[in-house]
Amino acid sequence: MLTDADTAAPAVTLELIAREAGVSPSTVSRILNGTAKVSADKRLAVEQTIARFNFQPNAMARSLAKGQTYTIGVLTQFIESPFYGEALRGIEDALRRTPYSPLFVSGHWNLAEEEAKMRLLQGRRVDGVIVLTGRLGDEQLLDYAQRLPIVVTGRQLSGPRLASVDVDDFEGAREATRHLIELGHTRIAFISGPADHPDANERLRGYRQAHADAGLALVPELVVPADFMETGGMLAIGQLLESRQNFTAVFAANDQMAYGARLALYRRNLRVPDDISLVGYDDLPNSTYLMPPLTTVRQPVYEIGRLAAQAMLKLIAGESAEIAAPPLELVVRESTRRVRH
Amino acid sequence: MLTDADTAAPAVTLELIAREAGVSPSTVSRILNGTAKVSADKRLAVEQTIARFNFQPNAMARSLAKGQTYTIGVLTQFIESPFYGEALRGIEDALRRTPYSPLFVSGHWNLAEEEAKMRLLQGRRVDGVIVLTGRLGDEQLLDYAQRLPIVVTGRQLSGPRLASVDVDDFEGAREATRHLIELGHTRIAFISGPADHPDANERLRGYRQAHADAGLALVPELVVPADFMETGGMLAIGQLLESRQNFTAVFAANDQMAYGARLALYRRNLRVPDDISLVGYDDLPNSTYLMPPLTTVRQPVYEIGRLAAQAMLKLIAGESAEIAAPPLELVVRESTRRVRH
DNA sequence: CTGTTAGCGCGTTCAC
DNA sequence: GTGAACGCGCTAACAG
Repeated sequence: MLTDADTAAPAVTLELIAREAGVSPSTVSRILNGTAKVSADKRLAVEQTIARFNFQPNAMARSLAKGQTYTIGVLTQFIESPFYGEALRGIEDALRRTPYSPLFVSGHWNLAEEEAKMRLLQGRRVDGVIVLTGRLGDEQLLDYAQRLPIVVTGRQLSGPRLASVDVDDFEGAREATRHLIELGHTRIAFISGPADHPDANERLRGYRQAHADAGLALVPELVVPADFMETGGMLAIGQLLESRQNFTAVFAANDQMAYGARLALYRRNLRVPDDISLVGYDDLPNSTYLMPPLTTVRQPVYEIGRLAAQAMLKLIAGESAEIAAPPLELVVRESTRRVRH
Repeated sequence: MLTDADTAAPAVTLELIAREAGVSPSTVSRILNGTAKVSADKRLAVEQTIARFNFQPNAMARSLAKGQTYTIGVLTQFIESPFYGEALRGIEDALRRTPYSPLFVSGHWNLAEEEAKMRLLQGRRVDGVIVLTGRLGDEQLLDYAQRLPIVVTGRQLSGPRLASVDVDDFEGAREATRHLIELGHTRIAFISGPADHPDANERLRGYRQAHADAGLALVPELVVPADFMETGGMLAIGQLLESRQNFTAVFAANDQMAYGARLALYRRNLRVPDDISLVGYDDLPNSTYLMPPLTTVRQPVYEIGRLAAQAMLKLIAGESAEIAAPPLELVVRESTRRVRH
């Protein structure tokens, strides 16, 4: 049986460093944390042996002792999501040059899984958690906030140790629809998101409101439900066409569905924007490169991530935090044009 | 002096649970870990009070005591990357239902930053780290592997506590180029990646080899360097057109550049595939929805992530691990066609 | 300025 | 089966 004796790497610890440098552990700790003044010579000796052993303090032990982990949990929905990915980047950027680092976990739009992940984060004693939308209830969030700072996106909620950022999807969808109406479109199809998704409903409301604003009648058959995915967008176009309702424009409740719709239209030999104008929602990085470049509503996701992280830092510091909702913006590119008569 | 008495949330710990349940801390621990048999009644009492207090053991303390953190560091390049995102998903999936969870950090293709992140992971005492390509040197990796298990992608390397997965980019690029040649193309432009990127060079080699295989002359002006980004692809098309060299096909060293190239071609009124055939590399999720759907070389990134995580689990268990490179696959869609005479 | 002492919340011997 | 005692590596409070 092989023993560890051969490779006997005697776990380089703070105590080892102290011994080697001829000082006490406290002194090493003080140097590491800048907690107190230390004479130049001892500091030098310590720093040298730290370098010599390539010592890196054990974050677990430090956390245990300090009651703080310097990690911020981030509950996203899909780690590979092009949409939330931008928010993660914003969070990373905001945390750079702070002692905190993010711990990303995915909830997959599944309540049970989100709860499990919150439990995991709780076990890891994160100093706070940023919840990127998802299905956790308001009361649950309020409850979590009793024990640690929470920042949540995609809804409005506030309280002690709780901040939120939300964008006005109703207004965004209304503006996108208005854009189409101003171009002369009167029969505008809407590809909707899942009915149990909060954002989806707000966008549908905006679509309807824009019609009301313009005194335009709503055609129920022109509103088709889908799932926020590309394939859903494809299917929706098929359904729309089969309904034999005329329409000159399509507003998809998110860009991914717009991508699918775009392809389905192409398959039916319908040109965009010559035959059909197409509008998306989100402005994913790829939308600039769609053919033609997609007109869409830009969600400032990166900015939201950044603001959420900054707010979290304030909450952790014991301050209160309000986050001003960054504005949505209609980005008019080339997938929309004036309706042909 | 004011005490915490008012808000006195007396930190629910294992000891608290033990006291409330009328047993010793050891017993609670045993139940938590299934370390030993415990009488049914005590077990019940403990489980109830755990539920009552919603107790979640402190992972830091546990790690300290056990010398294991049950977390696997994952060094990716950009957390928001659509390419590596698939690998992250594969890792998540492979780790589900194991006691391990991933800790994602980004290196941004920057050696210094990757080193800093490795240091961070070391401080967090992760049980192993999966390195998704990046710029760390082979010797560095071998060195890290002296202290903890390492799995690295994008290169071939092995040793104790070290495993790697790599795909054969040379072969992939060769096959893609051959596909074009078989369609009758003889003047094929190549949009290359950064010269200091290992994958980029392999793909260039494959492009060249395919020409040699077919006895086709290489036209130096037809190879233009870019940066693996969409804008690089756009710029490259501009440069190609200005060179006044004829070409009937474009092979972009990755899909992102193919997207940019697609748009640039559209701007110049060049049709794909009627005027120009276009091939990418990677098969990003979006490539199915490009107009027209992009012919590309599918990289099994999700699978790579999964295999990497599984290998890591074996390494942690003290076993050795070999990872069979999953095969690349040319996905022929609609952006390529037989050359017109 | 610096060393000593006492935990932080767990897992783990070792006795009972 | 079960409890008491010790230690994981570090920070903090207390003396000097």
